[in-house]
Amino acid sequence: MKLTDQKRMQILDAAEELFHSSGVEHTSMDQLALQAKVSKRTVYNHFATKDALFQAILQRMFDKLAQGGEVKFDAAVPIDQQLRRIAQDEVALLSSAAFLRVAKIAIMQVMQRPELAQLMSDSSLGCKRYIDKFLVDACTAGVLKITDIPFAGKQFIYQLKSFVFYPSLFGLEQQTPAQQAHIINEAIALFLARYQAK
Amino acid sequence: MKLTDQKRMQILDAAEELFHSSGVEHTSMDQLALQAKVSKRTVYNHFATKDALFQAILQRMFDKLAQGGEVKFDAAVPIDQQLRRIAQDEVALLSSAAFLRVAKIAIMQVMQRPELAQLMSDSSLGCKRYIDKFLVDACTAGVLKITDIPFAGKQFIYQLKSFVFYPSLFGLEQQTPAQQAHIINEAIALFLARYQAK
DNA sequence: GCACAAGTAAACTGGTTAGTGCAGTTTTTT
DNA sequence: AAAAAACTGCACTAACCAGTTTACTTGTGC
Repeated sequence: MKLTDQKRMQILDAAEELFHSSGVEHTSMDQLALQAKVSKRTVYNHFATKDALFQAILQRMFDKLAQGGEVKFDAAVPIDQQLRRIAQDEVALLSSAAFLRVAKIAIMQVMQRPELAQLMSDSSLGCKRYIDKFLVDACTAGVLKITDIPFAGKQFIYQLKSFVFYPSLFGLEQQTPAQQAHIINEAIALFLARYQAK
Repeated sequence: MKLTDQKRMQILDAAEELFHSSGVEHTSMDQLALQAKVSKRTVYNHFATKDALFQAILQRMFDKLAQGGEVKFDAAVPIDQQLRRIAQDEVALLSSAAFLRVAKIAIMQVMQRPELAQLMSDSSLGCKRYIDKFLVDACTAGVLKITDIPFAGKQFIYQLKSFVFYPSLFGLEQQTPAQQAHIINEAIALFLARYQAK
């Protein structure tokens, strides 16, 4: 690998680490250069400003997370099993270190500079990408009975987010895999109690 | 009112305003004194350090919010009506400007300095104070059937928080009263579908 | 009305930080 | 091997900011 790409990666890695642990504001470019084992001047040769570096970090982290499988509705499989697949994928994402990092950095910035807010709502990660389609298909097949599908989808996702994502984000607690399984089971039970076609 | 109390209030009001709109870090003590129409020295006569001022702000805001009625279970009233009362109170709190302010300021600080995390989990506001007791009573009366009561209480509150609180916190959208009513109705429908005793 | 508590403006201290300029070294390309 | 591109270390600027000092004025209680 070329030296210059190597250095660029060192800078991005260091920035990801420091922005996450200390916050963007509290990370000085001198610290950053030190951690990246690169001269400060080199940092500025790659990124014109601190803000440009910040943008590049967000972009790189989003790209890392953008991949991820889609669960397609299959009438031959019990609905609770399919929902469990979706929920398990989502919980794995929401509790992954990579996702928590980008979320923390992004949310801190958004709260400080509200003009960046749509940055967050625009970005579609995880099951948010396909859950509406899944629910439509399940309704069409007569397995579920939902009047407001986007709303019901949010209800399902928000269950997972509330129990798994926000507590981790605010540094309150992490869940054990057993707790995660319980959260998933209860979210599905709640959802099916309301929306399963009888 | 004595001049000194007047000045103190001006300082706290200015700090609340600026800490909210610009963040604690981005608010300088010079700006703050200007906005409060008070000399900078006077700020320091009332509050030894910026951090002391920040603590005082949080305390004042919490005190403002601490009051709020408790809904007690009443076997003579339909359960959905009672849950609606609880949800309405909670949504009113979660979407109030006062609550959003203190939450935003507190959360920004917590995310920057994770050692303050228990500050948030300790503080019990809104229906979190009494919902467990309410659910226990409802189960005892045979109206609801819940195995894990604290978990179920969280499921209910989290519905409201997810739809009302977080979107406002991140500056994404505000709900109209009609939308709020819809959110409340659906949260209750979801909850009762799962937990109402048959 | 006097004494003291509180407020004021402005300059200052000491520290931090984003970003630049430069002279010299190493790596890559041709 | 020579030219170009990238990296390095270090000193520098210009700005910002928490908190202090000083010399002075205004409000309050007795």
